[in-house]
Amino acid sequence: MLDALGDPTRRAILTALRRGPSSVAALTEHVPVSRPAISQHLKVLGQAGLVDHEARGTRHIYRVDRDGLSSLREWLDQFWGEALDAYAEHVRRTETTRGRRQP
Amino acid sequence: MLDALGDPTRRAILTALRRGPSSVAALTEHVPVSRPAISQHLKVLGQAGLVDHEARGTRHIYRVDRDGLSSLREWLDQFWGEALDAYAEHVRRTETTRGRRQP
DNA sequence: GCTATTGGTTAGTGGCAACTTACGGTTCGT
DNA sequence: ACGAACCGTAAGTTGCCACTAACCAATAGC
Repeated sequence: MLDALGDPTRRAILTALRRGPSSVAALTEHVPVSRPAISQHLKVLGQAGLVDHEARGTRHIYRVDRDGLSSLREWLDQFWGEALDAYAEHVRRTETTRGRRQP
Repeated sequence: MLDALGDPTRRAILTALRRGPSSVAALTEHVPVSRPAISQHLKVLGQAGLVDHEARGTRHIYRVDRDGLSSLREWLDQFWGEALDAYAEHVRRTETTRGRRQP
């Protein structure tokens, strides 16, 4: 999932999709790469659960998948929480043993 | 910043640092790459504002930078909010013109 | 002062992934 | 039915980045 966000082009695609659902052809006007490249990136983003797509005739409409963003936020919150706890624990241990070192 | 999180090894380093501050040598026991590789990744993570370091004699103690995680969360929240708004707007427009298509 | 430990830097290489070109398939319009 | 539009996939190339090996600097300990 974070691998998908690691590529600047994919972030540009997501940024373009942030303004609302869009077809592949419409995305080419906002992202400076060829259409096949965009298709490949959309495939990666889809496998990562960050975008969803729906066929509308020959048009394929892509949109941001809110569940993907949600789980990304959960991951970040969990990481954030554990890091904070570990840091507090570290501070507590350091404070306890502070007297042993010379001030 | 998200480029820094795109690499699995860097995420492994962050995961190891999540348990508390650590020296470079200690990190090599949790991340299966050579020490120079870890140094390079730590440099990237530092430039991204995700880790902070402090020299303690010859030991260099690295830890997770909470400000970096904070700004990452802000970015995600902003993206999340705009995506939600755009989606709501899209739904509103679609609802308004729904009667034109055949049911 | 000498050696060992710790860690950052450089040079060089290999592999992967992002990109383009070319092609095939499906649907809309006439 | 035929051409056009829209899109995905396959094949091939190129550039970048993650990694290792070798080297250098700084501090701790004797």
